[in-house]
Amino acid sequence: MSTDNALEEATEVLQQLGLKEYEAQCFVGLSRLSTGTAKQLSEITDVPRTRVYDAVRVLEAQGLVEIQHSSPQRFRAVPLEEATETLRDQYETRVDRLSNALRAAGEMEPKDEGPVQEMWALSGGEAIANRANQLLTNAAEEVVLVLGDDSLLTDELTATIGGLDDEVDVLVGAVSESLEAQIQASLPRATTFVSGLEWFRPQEGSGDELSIGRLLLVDRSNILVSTIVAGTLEEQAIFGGGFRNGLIVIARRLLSQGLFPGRDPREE
Amino acid sequence: MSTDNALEEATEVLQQLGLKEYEAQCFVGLSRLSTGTAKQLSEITDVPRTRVYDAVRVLEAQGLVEIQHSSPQRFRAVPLEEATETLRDQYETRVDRLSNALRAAGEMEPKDEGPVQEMWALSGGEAIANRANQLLTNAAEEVVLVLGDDSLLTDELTATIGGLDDEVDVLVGAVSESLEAQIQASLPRATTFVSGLEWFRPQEGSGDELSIGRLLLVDRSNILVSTIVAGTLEEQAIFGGGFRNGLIVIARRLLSQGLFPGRDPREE
DNA sequence: CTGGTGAGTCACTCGGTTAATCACAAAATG
DNA sequence: CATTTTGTGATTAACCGAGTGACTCACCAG
Repeated sequence: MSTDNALEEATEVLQQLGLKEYEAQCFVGLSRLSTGTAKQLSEITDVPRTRVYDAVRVLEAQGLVEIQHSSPQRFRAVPLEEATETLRDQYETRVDRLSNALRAAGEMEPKDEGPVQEMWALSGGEAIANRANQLLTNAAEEVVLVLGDDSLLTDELTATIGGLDDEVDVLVGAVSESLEAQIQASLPRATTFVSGLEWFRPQEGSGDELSIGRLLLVDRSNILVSTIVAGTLEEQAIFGGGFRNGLIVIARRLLSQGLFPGRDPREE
Repeated sequence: MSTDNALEEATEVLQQLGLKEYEAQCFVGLSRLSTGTAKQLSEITDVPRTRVYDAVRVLEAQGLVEIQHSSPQRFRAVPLEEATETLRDQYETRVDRLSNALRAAGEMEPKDEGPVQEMWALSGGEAIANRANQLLTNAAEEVVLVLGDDSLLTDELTATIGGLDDEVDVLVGAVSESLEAQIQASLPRATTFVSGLEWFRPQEGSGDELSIGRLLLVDRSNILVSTIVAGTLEEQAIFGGGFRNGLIVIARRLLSQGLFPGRDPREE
């Protein structure tokens, strides 16, 4: 990565972490300057000199920058580890406050649902991983998991599966033999196989190139399927529960026919 | 705390975590609703019904909300633990990216300073605690620390001091005897005392009521002093190094005269 | 077939915030 | 003392989010 790109990325990330553009640029500038004046900063960052002062003041108030009150003023960025630690503390504080506030708010009338079949959508790799994880921990009898990509075999995943009750059957499939080998190595308790199904590969011709990320079936009643668009890391998932859910029925059929003929799912 | 206040706080914190007002309100609303439609949401949150859709879509993209594509659409908030976990992952990812980008950017010419005496300013409890911590870990001979408030005696602080080399003399003072007792209990290696100095107490008459938070002197060459404004938790600190620094000279005099007459700092 | 209702999308206005520039006073420099 | 540098404040322009209303579509009742 070129230095320029690195600088851009740094300011961008800082903005995502809550800083304004000027503030982000000033922090990045100071991070590579050890110490600097408003003038120097405005030269290496395209922040107008007269605006440096405000930006730095805000940064100081957040504990990210130190100010030497001399003339001219000199500024210095807090060391990176200290800065990230400070930001982390901030995050933890906020999440705590959020938890407490939401707990204090309490629920409203559940407005209970009929036991209809429900399907839900969810986006983002981390969120999907978390959800998959949670479904796994609730497994009581059987887990069927098919992974479409090496990167989805995370430590967290193996830990969760490894920690399941011995009663639970674990079947893990992969799209390639190399991936199957990896899985076998990190999950000795699991029965592994190579998926014979074709639709884990990107569909030909169909405009956007989608491939299956994960397919998870827990206790034959909860399912999660995620897709990944070809180039990016964007992951989208749908999931749902209930025996009468159409997708689950389909999934069961697929699994029983295409994957391991010996193991028929219970008939409905 | 009243339910209303809790709701307000929750949306406020969520905004600090990067959500827009509508998004925050929708998430809070969904958190107490188990499941809800756009209409229900707009009734319990004051988000216009027609804007609920956008807000929820954004939330879904961030992995905080699940969408059921039916008619009418139903929304559901991800469980709190999952949500905070997702947010934490997001934070970690960003900090990583930031670290890498800054590392890749590298330093510029150090533009080295003369060995002048420098004083720096820094705000915010966490940032100051981190800085104090870092000063402490660099201690080679002597640490003098005076605490003006119970809340400043954190586990992190005791851990850091506890982990110092045995060579390092540790002297810790407190403004009250009860605090001294606490310190003695958690820091057996330290020599403790009750500060005889008056100015740790808020100054009478002087407009804003300031009190001293911490006073830290490391190896007689680095000093950090923080103040806390009366009611709030706002903490501000100045710190600096160098033997010739005026503040350090004053601090040494104060310490040698007011605190422990037997221990004179080395003459300058 | 028609009028009515609720769901969902889209286009637009208004107001506050932020980026950007300029004018000016205070301080430093030589 | 003259000139540059430093810092503050006011002002303008661009942008984004909050808030509102028009419109389409599907469904339902008459």
